[in-house]
Amino acid sequence: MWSYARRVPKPEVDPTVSLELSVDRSSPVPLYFQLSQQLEAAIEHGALTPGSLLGNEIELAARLGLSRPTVRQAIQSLVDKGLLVRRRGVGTQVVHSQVKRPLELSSLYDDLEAAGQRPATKVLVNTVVPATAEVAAALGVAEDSEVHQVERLRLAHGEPMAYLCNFIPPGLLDLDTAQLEATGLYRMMRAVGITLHSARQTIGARAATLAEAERLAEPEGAPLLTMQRVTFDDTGRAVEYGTHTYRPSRYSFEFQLLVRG
Amino acid sequence: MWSYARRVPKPEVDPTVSLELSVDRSSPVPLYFQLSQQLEAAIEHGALTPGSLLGNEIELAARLGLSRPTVRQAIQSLVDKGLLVRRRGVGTQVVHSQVKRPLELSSLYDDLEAAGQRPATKVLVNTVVPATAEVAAALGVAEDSEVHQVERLRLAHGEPMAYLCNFIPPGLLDLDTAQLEATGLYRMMRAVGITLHSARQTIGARAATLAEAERLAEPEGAPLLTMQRVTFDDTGRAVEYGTHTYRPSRYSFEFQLLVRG
DNA sequence: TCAATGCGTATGTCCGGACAATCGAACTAC
DNA sequence: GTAGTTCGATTGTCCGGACATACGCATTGA
Repeated sequence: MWSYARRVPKPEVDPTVSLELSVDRSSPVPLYFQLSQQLEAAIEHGALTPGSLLGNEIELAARLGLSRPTVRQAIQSLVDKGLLVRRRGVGTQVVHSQVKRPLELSSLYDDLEAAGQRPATKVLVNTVVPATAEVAAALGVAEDSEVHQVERLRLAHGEPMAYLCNFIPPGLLDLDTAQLEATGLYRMMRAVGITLHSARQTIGARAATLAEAERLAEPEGAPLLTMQRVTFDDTGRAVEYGTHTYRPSRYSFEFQLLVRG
Repeated sequence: MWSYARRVPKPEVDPTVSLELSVDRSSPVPLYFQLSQQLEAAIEHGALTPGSLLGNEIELAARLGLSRPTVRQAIQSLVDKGLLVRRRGVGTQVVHSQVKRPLELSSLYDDLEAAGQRPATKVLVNTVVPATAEVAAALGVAEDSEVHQVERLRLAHGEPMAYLCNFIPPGLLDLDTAQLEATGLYRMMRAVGITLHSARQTIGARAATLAEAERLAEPEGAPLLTMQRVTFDDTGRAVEYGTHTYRPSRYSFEFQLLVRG
């Protein structure tokens, strides 16, 4: 029963690669981090080819004048990123690429900018409203208490791409309309010292209502991609609740998943 | 400019919680893993309430008769899962809940089963076909080379939920139709020793074609949720390419994201 | 009253070593 | 020739300690 899988992983193991590595002990940057960055750069740059062995940890540590735990910490961080695979009794090898980056807690603004498009934002609504039951539950505030509401239209190349409706608890952020149009909501949060921690997302689809269709320049009933998200900071507070709709012809969610080891 | 965010994180720090913890040194289960599981269970169970401090590592290590690195390894694994947050000079505290589980590389079958629904599968097609350019590129095989094709209909409560079309490289798996109907594709892969490593996914939406609509008992032109996925094992081989369509009224993607620290 | 300073505390980083578990390949025996 | 065994190589786990760094708080000073 094991024969199928056992037979195929051919011993196509590239020889161990010798690499120029060095660390700066006078730098405030942790040694393991310096090492992991150099290794990551070498992988990205192609100096470490997929499948190649990294050489055993003990010798690597000796070569760099580091201890084995430090080297292990560097390697482990890259394993967690999905760039390396460890095999007991064999060694550590570079994963056969295709790995770009795992799914991050990214904003649409960052996504678009990374794709080379300069996103434009049009703020439609920027006001304070009493929280509905749905919003209150998501943000963990009292019903009918005041929350900020922001509605935005995100454009690329002059075409509407997404309609974003967000609710933000009061007192967190100075929601300046000009700033909202110049950057993304997440950046504004990070800029005032909020440490984003996690988010709960739901991605679905539905037919566009008349109002939605008009906003996105689509016909009524057209399929829309929807996303709802509650974002939490590291203290556990909900810092944002959003309901977004995307034009599926212009945008889709693309990401990399890693199995949890 | 920092005032907004700085002022809000009130010192609502719950007192340190004392907990019954113990490890079994005769067990083959690693000590750090025993500890992390107990801590996770305590959080899940409510013994460790959100916001409560975990007590310093040194004392915890002493209390358990473990070394500090071992305790740190246990704690770190829970930090990586998003359950705990470390603060230098403060301590380690339980994240303010809402955290269920991060996005995993899960199959629809597992998702449904976890939701308490007993999924049913109907295999529509189970054959071998020459790879189209699209399939060949995704799986990294030669065009027109033979690949397995499996088309399945996934049902819950007798209603169709999703239509799954998958391509699998030859020689990997024994694609028994009965087995495909009894379990999921990922389980079959794991059962023959394939170690799943990562997947590249794209989630979008579109209007149903006539054929798609009929298969899913939807009207033509109805919005569908779509997902394409290429899955890789730890040797970097592509082991599966799939094109799935879901009924958005019956299924949506729901998951938790963590920021990469 | 408010800002600057110092101190205790907890995590962050790093070291050097030890033994166990596992994989692959060479070797041996049948 | 084939199956089983042994053995070297490499990572996995764990220990005990040391010093650095950052945060919160109390104290001090203007």
